[in-house]
Order: sequence, then structure tokens, then C-alpha cells
Amino acid sequence: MTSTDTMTSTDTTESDLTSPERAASPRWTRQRQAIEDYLASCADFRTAQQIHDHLQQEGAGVSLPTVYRTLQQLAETGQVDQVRTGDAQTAYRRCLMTGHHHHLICRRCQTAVEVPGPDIQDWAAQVARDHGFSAVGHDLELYGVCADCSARGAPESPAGPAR
Amino acid sequence: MTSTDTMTSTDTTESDLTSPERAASPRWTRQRQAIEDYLASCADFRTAQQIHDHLQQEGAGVSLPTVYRTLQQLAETGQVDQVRTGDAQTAYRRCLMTGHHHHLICRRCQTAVEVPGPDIQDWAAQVARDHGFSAVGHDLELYGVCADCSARGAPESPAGPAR
DNA sequence: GGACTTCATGAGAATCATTATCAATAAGCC
DNA sequence: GGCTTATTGATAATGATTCTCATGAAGTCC
Repeated sequence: MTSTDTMTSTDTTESDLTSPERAASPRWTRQRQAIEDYLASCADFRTAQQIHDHLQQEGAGVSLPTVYRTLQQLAETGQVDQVRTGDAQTAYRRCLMTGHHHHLICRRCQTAVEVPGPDIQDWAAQVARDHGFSAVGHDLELYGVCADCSARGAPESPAGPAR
Repeated sequence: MTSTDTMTSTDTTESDLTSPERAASPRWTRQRQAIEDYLASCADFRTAQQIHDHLQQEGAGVSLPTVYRTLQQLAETGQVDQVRTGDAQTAYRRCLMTGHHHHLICRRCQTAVEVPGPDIQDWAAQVARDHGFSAVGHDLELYGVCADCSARGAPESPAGPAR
């Protein structure tokens, strides 16, 4: 399969631990535990590579394919948010906010803040109707420079979404 | 250099043929001509690969690196819009609408409609201020199924952004 | 507790989009 | 026409992600 989602801001609405997919109860493994624990401890988005590196350093040997697989599953069940970084990587973060929301991401330190969405859904639905489109969804991300980074004058992270 | 932009909805505002970068007037070559012509004839987004394939079939031999380079330049000068497809490809389309706008893209046939943005900029600026962020930009794409595809019941394009 | 079934994992290779390198070529200018 | 220099093309390289398949562990039944 392929990760066909551009973003999950739209989809977090369906995060629902009682969903049928979740009912398939994945086996509880040390590796999955390690990944979820790490995600739970992170305030900002991490790429699969970063997660893998961290777990390696911690001694929790988890292979890269496993990291990808687990993240994909978590994303499918709405347990993590995913965003595309500027350099074609996918970054993940445990979903803290239920319901429809978006992310305000610092271009330098990758810190992410979840923010409730405005009435974009209504607007999107209206636009779609006007053009004869159905089944609309949307992807919305906000990028900026957080207060800390502004004060520090830190250089932009090479891995981060630019501009 | 790297293509660090996640999307250019934000950036099309700065499309400005008189900008200093543009003043460096790129040389007019057969290859660039072919690429621009093709883009001008397309109503929807095309990936670099698709453009390359088409030009090959037409007999206008343009190498893939050249396609990428040209598209990047066009994107930098705001002459084309770029969006990320679901499967990690970047798709380009000639920018028809000047000023700030977004895209409503059909998941099945990739047809794209440019739509003027709502007051997201104001909202984004407000949210950013609330969280101490500066220099905000945003990425917003709308996805749906166009009227034609709905009627036709066409299967989803394997290359298109899903959901 | 032990055997069994089945899913998750890991190692490695493969894929695929994109970018870098560098010599050859063509555009623009005199 | 000759010169300078940006552009191109062939090729290799890069890097994220996915696939394959044998191995091992989790959950279940007895």
C-alpha cells in the first residue's frame, strides 16, 4: 500500500479508538510500545528517521521498516497526525487535540501547536458546491517562527519546511 | 539548492515578473519553450515525470533534469503553482490566477480549479500572534471529486492525492 | 504450562522521485 | 563570425520509503 494522504488535518476528525479498524487490535509489541512512548514524550513533529535514530540511541532496537509500518498504522487509526515537511519527508506527532484542527509549525525548531480550525469546512463545502465537487476535504498547515526561535535568531533547520 | 516549499499557495502573492530574480532573464531555449507551452495547454496539475513523458512522445526531447530545473525556476518566479500529490510527487500547473489563491483538486482526474482564498490570512496572523509566532505562511489545498468524475464513477487515480 | 497459529519484525534489497556533476552545446552579444 | 556564459543532457548519486521473506514473538486453545 501507499501513504496516499497528503495531510491528516482533515482526518483527525475521524480519530476514534472504537473504530472498526482499531477493533482489529494490533499485537502489543515492545517495538510498538517504544514508538508510542517516544511519540507521547514529544511535543513536536518527528520524522520516521528521527524516531528511528532516537530509538537506536536509547538501545530500543527498532528497525526502520517497523517504524514506518507502525507510524502508518497509527496514522490510519487517527492516533497520530502527519504533515509533510518541506523536504519531502513525512513527520508524525501524537494527536493531542480531538476533533478538527490544524497545526502551526515552527520552521526552525519544528515545534508544533495544534490550533482549532476556523470555519474552513463551511467555506470549503461552499466552494466545492459552486464548482460541482463532492466529498471535499482539505489540507491546511500554518508555518511560522516561534517566539523562542525569533529571540534566539536560530538558523532554519535544514530539515524543516522553509519560508 | 532544495525545493523547500511545501506549497506555494502562500507564495503566489509574490509572483512578480519584475522581481530581481526574473530580471536575470533566463535564456530562451527550445526546451523551456516546450515545457511552458505544454503547461499552458494543461488545465490540471502535472508532475515532472508526466511532463517529461509527454514531451518525449511529442518528440521534443527534453531531459528529466531539465524539466525539473525549469519547473523549479518557474515556481520560484511564481509562474507556476506547485502542489504535493499524495504519493510524494510534486505537481505543477501554470498559474492562472494572480494574487492569493488556493486549489480545489479532483482526486480522480486531477483537474484543478483555482479559487480565491477566504480570510485565512487574517485568521492565520491572529493565531500566530496568539502563540507568539512570526512570519506566518500557510498551505491550503482542497480535495474533492469533480462533477464529471462523480457522474462517471471513475476509479481514483493511483497517482492522485487520496481521501 | 505446552503446542500451534498467525501476525509483527528485521535485514536487506528495491523502488522511485529528485538532485548533483560535468562536459558539450546553444543563446545572446560584440 | 567569434566569444562568453548559461543551459542542457547523460549519468550517477542521494535519500525517503516500501517490498520480500525468513525468523521470532504474541495470543489462543488444550
